[in-house]
Amino acid sequence: MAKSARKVTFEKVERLCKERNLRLTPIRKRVLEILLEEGRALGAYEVLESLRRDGFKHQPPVAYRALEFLQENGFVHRVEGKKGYVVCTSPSEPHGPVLLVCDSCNDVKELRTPYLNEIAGGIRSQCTLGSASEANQHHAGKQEFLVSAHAIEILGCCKQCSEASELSSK
Amino acid sequence: MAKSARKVTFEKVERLCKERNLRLTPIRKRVLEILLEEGRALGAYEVLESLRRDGFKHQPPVAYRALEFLQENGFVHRVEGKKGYVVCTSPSEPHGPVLLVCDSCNDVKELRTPYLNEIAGGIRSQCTLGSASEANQHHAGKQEFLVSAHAIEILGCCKQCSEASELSSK
DNA sequence: AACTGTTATGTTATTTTATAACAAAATTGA
DNA sequence: TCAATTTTGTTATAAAATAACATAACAGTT
Repeated sequence: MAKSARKVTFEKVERLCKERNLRLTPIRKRVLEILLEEGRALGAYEVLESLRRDGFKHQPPVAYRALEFLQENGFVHRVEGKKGYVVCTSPSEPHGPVLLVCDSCNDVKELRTPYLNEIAGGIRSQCTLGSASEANQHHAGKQEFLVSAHAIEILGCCKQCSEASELSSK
Repeated sequence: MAKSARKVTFEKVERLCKERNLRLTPIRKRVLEILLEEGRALGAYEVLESLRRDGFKHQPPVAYRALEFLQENGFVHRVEGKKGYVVCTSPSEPHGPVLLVCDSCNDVKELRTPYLNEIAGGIRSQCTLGSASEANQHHAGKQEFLVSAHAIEILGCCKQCSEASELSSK
């Protein structure tokens, strides 16, 4: 991710935290920075190492708690297939992610929201579902499954890695 | 899953293994049975416990290797969000899964193939991609990402659990 | 049947990922 | 300033996954 884009994202999260009265503490801020700087899916222990390089002797729960905060508030997505975390590219609108995950470099691209809604809508109609908030409300007989979240991860090879392997095979 | 459906699935896998010259050894067969009997996402260590209940003192790699075999050959799907495994309901056609995962009971329903193709096709066109097999071939400039697999997991609450919580709240 | 390369299993030990539990500190609101 | 809440520090442990290597079983060939 380009440096300017990082700055924009960072400031957007700061703004959203103010608006929502969330405490973007130094550790949480730093973890967000670390993820932004790296631009790919990072494991909790990789984040922890970065935190430690700042000179403190943080323990695992410190990293996990910061990541949990960022995830719960929609600022980062969990990348299940990589046991990692990546910064969300549209944190202002809550959504389940659709991620393109490169198997060779762990780079992650997030698909934009309109397409996401299309997929989610399709799934929703297919599953004959209510909304998440209806989960504990009256439950019509025809509904089979109440969706609360989704994780969509597309695995493959990003452009950079494709080109790199193409070059090396020449 | 109903008993008869389990039997059908089991025999289908046996047949596919014969056709493809795959060795469905006793351990692999037993792991498949365990997953079929349970009908929900099971972790590797849960599978291992079941194996041990058969009287042998198996070690973790035994379970992991059997699960790896079954997964590689498309007989089970990994459920990333649950760190578990579940039997595939259409093992004869290779595909990335679309799973409905119940958060409260770990029950998993797999969506049928036609819909899956629709989703996959949409993603594919959206991402401007080639097929997995092209990954190491000539790489046209417009392609941004080469898809090799996907994991689609829809989280929520299954009908049984919804009804149960509705009853208990009365 | 005996030989040989390959595949699968048995087993020990470790690594990696994640969380429980509780004390101390910082922050918020009254 | 006090009390309640939230966040951080820290120790310890749990849970999930794999590395590495020895042994055994199997498949194909002679």
